[in-house]
Amino acid sequence: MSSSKVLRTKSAPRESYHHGDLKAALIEAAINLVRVNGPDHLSLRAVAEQVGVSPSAVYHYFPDKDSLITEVGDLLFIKMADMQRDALGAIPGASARAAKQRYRELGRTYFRWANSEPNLFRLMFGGFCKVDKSGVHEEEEAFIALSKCLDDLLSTGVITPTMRKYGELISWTAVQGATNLIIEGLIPEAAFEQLLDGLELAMRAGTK
Amino acid sequence: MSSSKVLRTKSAPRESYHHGDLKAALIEAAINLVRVNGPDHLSLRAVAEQVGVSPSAVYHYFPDKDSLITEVGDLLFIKMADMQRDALGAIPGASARAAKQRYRELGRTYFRWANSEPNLFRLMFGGFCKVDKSGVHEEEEAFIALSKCLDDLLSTGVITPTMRKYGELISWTAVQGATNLIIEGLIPEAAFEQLLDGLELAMRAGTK
DNA sequence: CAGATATCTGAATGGTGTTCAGATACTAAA
DNA sequence: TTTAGTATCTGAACACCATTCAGATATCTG
Repeated sequence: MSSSKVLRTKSAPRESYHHGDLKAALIEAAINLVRVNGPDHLSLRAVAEQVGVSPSAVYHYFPDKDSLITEVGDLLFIKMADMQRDALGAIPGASARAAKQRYRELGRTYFRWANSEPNLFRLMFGGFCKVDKSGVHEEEEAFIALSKCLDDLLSTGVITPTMRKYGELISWTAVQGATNLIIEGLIPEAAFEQLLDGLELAMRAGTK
Repeated sequence: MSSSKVLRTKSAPRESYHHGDLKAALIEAAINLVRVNGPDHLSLRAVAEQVGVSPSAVYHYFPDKDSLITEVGDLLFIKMADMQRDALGAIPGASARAAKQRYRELGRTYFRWANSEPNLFRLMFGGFCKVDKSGVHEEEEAFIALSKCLDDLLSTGVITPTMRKYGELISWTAVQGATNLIIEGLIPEAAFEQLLDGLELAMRAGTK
């Protein structure tokens, strides 16, 4: 795919004057550079050079650097939702066992990806990309998946109606926080599985 | 205290050639600038200008910009620990009611500060400052405070021994995640109190 | 084929982190 | 008190950065 030395590697000069799909290419190049160098330290010029285009060409598709970063974030949110959908699809069945597995795998998918690409996670949740609050978010799809997961856990008797109400909030925030803290080296990586154990227990609180 | 237009305001020229405590002054100026402009967008030259010193003077105290940011982060972690200690100290008593109040106030203190200074929170947990993993951290003090809080909740029968084991992990990660998500505008601010309710219920799971 | 338009370039502006030789002020020894 | 030494800070320089804009180039439209 891409060279291992992503930092400052000129691509082969393109054959035609017009690029074809420069915008998408710029976003992809930006993702690669952020992955290596972090969301701060992203250089517009480096992105342009990676694609083989002059720095000013970028401004034909993005008003400024922040806009490029924001669009990168949008794409990453979509990618994440796709991954979670795939993860859920791989575990069919209506049993309590399957529901539990889906719940844990949902969190694991989130964490594993973030932990393997910490700089992309930082871009998404570090205040770099302004999230648009209007209209339907791709992020809500992941939320719906989690809700469905919790519904299954409730109907199979794994969790209580009492805790069902807090299911999305506790699960999402805890997984988000654990991922953040592990990535920044504040708690050990093994804490994540422990957290899933704790969450599963926690969801049994209250009247059955 | 400080001018409202922190962005690029030259300080009064100092009387003596030597500053006195330049290092501390630089860190404080950096905090102010990060607060306003965000951890990315921090300019070394702006920090120096704020203090009234030439850009190169900074390199007498910090090898590079990242080192300055890291020391800023260290200071912020200490400040946060101080705030939490104060918050706990303000609620004495061994009753279940007091213990519950302490638990909630611990989370609230964390969140309120972060929510009032989102850019400082981003600096601390956004991968800007490299946390030193050797030796005793100031961050552990907050952890110990949380542990003590949970011990009180256990001894007053508010939470179960089952959940006590996961108390620090679930509480910390959930509060961290909620703070992060609220600051980035992904969930509403009101979700935090709701989360505290949920956590309190969750901690009652298992055998008494 | 010609004009219009979308796309990209080159150069310039002002800002940035970082380095380093040297100027300045304080400190300690004579 | 004078002088040598040292810590501290400055100024100029370098390479890189985001951003702007006039203009060159290729593609599309009539």
